[in-house]
Amino acid sequence: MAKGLNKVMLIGHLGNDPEMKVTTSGQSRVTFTLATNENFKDNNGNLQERTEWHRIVVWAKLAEICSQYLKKGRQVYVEGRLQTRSWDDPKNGEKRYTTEIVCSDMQMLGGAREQGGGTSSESSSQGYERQQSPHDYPSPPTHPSVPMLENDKDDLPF
Amino acid sequence: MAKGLNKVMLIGHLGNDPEMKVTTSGQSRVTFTLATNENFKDNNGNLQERTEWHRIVVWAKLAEICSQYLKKGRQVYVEGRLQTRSWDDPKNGEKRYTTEIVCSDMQMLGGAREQGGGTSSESSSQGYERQQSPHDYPSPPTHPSVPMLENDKDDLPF
Amino acid sequence: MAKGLNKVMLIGHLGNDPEMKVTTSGQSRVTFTLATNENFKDNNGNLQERTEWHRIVVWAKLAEICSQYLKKGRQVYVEGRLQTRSWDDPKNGEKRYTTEIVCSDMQMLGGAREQGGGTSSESSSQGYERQQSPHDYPSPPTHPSVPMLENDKDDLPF
Amino acid sequence: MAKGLNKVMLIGHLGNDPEMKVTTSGQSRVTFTLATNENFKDNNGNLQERTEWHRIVVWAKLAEICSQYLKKGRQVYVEGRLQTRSWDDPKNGEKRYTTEIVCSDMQMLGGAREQGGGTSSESSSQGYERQQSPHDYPSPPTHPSVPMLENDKDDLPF
DNA sequence: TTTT
DNA sequence: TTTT
Repeated sequence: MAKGLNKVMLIGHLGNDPEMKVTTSGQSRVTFTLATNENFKDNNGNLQERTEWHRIVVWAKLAEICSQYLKKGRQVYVEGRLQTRSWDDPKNGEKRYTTEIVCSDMQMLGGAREQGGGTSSESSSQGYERQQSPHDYPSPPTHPSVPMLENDKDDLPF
Repeated sequence: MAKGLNKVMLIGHLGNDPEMKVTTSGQSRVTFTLATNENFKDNNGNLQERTEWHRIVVWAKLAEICSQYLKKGRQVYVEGRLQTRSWDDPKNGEKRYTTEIVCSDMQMLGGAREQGGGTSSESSSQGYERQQSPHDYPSPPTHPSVPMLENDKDDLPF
Repeated sequence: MAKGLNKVMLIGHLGNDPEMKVTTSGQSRVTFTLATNENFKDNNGNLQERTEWHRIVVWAKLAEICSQYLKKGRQVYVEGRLQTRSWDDPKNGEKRYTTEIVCSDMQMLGGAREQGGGTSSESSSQGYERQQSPHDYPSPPTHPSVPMLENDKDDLPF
Repeated sequence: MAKGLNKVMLIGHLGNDPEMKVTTSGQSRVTFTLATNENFKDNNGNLQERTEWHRIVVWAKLAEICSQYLKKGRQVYVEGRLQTRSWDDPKNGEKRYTTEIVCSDMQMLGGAREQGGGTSSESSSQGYERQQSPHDYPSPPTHPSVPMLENDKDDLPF
């Protein structure tokens, strides 16, 4: 039973193919980034677009589904909870913080035909291997220097 | 018009009194931290409590309201959008990132009397007493003539 | 796996004590009504209050919890899905429709002490006092070294 | 300022083209039905699909947008609040109730190309006239015998 | 009455 | 880094 509410709901497009890892404890864990776009008026009344990037983490069976069916550019609905975890910067030992959305529900939006996602067999054949270049996301965890959590017992599914 | 969805909904308690600033452009801006508590079972099946801390930012008129009525310990509902902004670490010039919830709606929960919060006399004098007379409830279920479902197999839990 | 989204989130006060039934199939099922209050401006710009009544249905274990801890007047958060079911008016055999919220999550709000609700001694002894010490907040903003944004034009209200 | 929460969030497909009316007070008002689909396991553990139909009401500028861009089959995200309004059954004068979602935000999902929605000029050319056969929705309001609200001052935009 |  |  929860004693509060910690809920995030996003609709956006994947910025990269999902990256799957299996933790040392045998849990499937997928991460990807999600862009949400928003129009707003600036100080001069001109319409502007703002893009916000979110780091999504998915565990267990839902992780397998994400790995199998999602790819870069796909539009999805993601529901989850906010979680900020800390890690030590290996360069100087300082504490750093990263906020992620731990995903508990995911919906693929639009039809597969438009997503360029081909047949599901294709999708499933490219799940794990394709995600080698996450050198772009501004978040520490995807930098080579940032240790991923993998044994963190506090970071278990839910 | 938005082109995506970026929504956060929290129920928790303030970790500190709201801090008000007025920006150089004259905008009111309030920040506070919010703790959401959650119970979950650990690997051994034991019930654990997890507290997550969130950084809330509020602007304009809603900021004034937060500044005036909220204080440390108060339970609130906060709705907003996720925003990650970057800043340069003055120590070494490195880019750092902070994720905040930009609040667009706020509800004070519980009665003012329990919160120990400020000028609560008006609030407490009109709280929820008025809603206890649902003798005007418009739905059939309260009419004796409406059969309740009890065997409807389609209406199972979920 | 869901293929769409059907979500309702309410914060309001119970209009009556929960009514528990056990279905013929042995399932626990609780119903109650919930009032949500909203302020709005009418055509003349005067502030008005609108109360909306909702019919809540809860199943299984969560039903037992509702039955045990909730009572008329109590403030709660309810999450669920919309469901419209039909029934035959016994007077004339016409089809009628009732829309309910099938509750999948519930949070008691405010402290038990204010709610006048039952066995609240444990609850009140551990309520929200524990969350007032955010001295472990992991976020930069509480560190003196983190500059706040104040002039960022992109960070205007919304 | 609201004093509670009354929020509905749906992702589904339109069951019919939006129907536009202009109220006697000059307000634009659009209605359509939305189907949300859900998979669930029945008592025997078999995967079943459940479809829930929702009645959506949109006012003012957002109504115009819905009228112009949405059509039957289109996938959308709808956010709004629950509202149950009553009307008198003309056959026998009995009070009847209809629950609707008063929409405050709408997002078109998937690309227009997949929706078969053609160019926006086509869409806009068919907005108002095409919706003559709503004789299907199980809700009273669309039956010829059910008076639509049009002058109800309580049912103003928001 | 939608969609996959 | 996404999308329209």
